[in-house]
Amino acid sequence: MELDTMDRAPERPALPKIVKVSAEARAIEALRSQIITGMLPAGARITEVQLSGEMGLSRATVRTALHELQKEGLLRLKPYTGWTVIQLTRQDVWELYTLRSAVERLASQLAAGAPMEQRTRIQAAFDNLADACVDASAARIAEADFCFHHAIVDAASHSRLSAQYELIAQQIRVYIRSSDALIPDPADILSQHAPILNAILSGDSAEAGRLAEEHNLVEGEKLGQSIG
Amino acid sequence: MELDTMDRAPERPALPKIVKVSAEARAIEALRSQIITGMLPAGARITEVQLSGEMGLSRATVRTALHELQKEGLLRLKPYTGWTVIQLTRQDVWELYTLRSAVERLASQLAAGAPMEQRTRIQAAFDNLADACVDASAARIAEADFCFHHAIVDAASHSRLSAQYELIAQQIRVYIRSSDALIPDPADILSQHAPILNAILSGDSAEAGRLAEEHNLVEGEKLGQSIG
DNA sequence: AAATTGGCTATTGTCGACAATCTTGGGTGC
DNA sequence: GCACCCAAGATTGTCGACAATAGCCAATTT
Repeated sequence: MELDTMDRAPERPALPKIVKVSAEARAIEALRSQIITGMLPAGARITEVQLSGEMGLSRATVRTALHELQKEGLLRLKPYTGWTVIQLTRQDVWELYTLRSAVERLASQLAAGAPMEQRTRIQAAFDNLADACVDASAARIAEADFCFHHAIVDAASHSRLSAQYELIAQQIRVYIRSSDALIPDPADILSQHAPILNAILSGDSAEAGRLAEEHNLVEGEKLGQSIG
Repeated sequence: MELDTMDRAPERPALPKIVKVSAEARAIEALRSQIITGMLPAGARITEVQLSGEMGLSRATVRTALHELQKEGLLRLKPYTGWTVIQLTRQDVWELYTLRSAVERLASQLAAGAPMEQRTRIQAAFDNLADACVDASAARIAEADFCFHHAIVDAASHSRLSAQYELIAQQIRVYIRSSDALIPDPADILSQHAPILNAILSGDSAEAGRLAEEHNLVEGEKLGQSIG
């Protein structure tokens, strides 16, 4: 009996899995983050040599990261000259918002048909947005706004749609950071988003899509006006 | 007089400009072409070492190309193991066609509002498709079909939409090459596409979008059934 | 017989160095 | 003063070599 007890080690929690991430992937992430948060502002020039020194990585590794972000639309390469963070024209803004409206229309349609469990998450994101609109900073409201849209896109359970939406959203964030776009009135935000939520929750796919599309086109039009 | 005549060399046509294309870009193009045409079939394994030898390029150059095509959705990377040409599941096909329907809906709406000059090109592409349906091979019909869709997308004058559409189309082509999808009856092809053309030519933006969306969803449903 | 371990090979990941190209500033000629 | 040219420096493009990792197979252990 005693031997049996002594032989059994006490239960302990499993160690967390160590997720392996290549230096390339980490460089991509770090760079993307700096671009999206505006630390690397629109129009900023970047060189592989500079980043290589800064990040303690070989230029080849940095180069891979830069090429990936170029593919995501966040950077522009001038061969043999350098890299630049994107600067968006009015045409670019129009393109981003029309494309986003198309994609988000689809996402909203799919979300309206999603299991209730997924739709509940959209409700939670809306509640979070509503809370933020009461007394939070503009930055927090903007973040909650993005989260609401992402909740819809996630509920669509469509990986390519999510990926595409993310690429569009990234570019829009770069633009917003570089523009003097006015932050919408919190009351407006809620009145714009509530109908979309309601259509999704009630399973009205066509209405959800129509409202989402319209919302994006209207917002895009407003944003486009803020280019000097 | 004679001296003047002798001094003037005869007029000759200007030499064409030499467009500088990096080895990386050429590798990307060559690889993409092999994937889309099926020479590198769905599921095929590729290694950097093999391609480097084949193409007479450094592995780093090839690697850049492979990473770009991964970003385009044509290749998958297994770290430290190898690259694979995509193989699409029914879910993938669904995703591609729903996304394509959303994008092409937008393209058709914009094309319906485009200058007549642009719309005329869509008419020309349709005529070409109609000619092909009379007596051409299945491959030529498929090509003319793609050209018709591309003419609509081009008429939208929306660079991001065109780029996105191209990425989707590429993946669909890889899938079609790997599937036993039946080639639609030529008469069906024309009856499906003519209403879209007519809506665009008559400037009916909403109808063009509706028809384009529906056409893509119906075709996507059919294609998805052909997965064994 | 099934599970584990270890070694080898093949592959990608990353490195630093050489090659190709672009930009800029200074000098020259008109 | 303006236009053109050229060289030098800065940058990306490409190379081959070393480092890290995954997969496979044979040997060993249970």
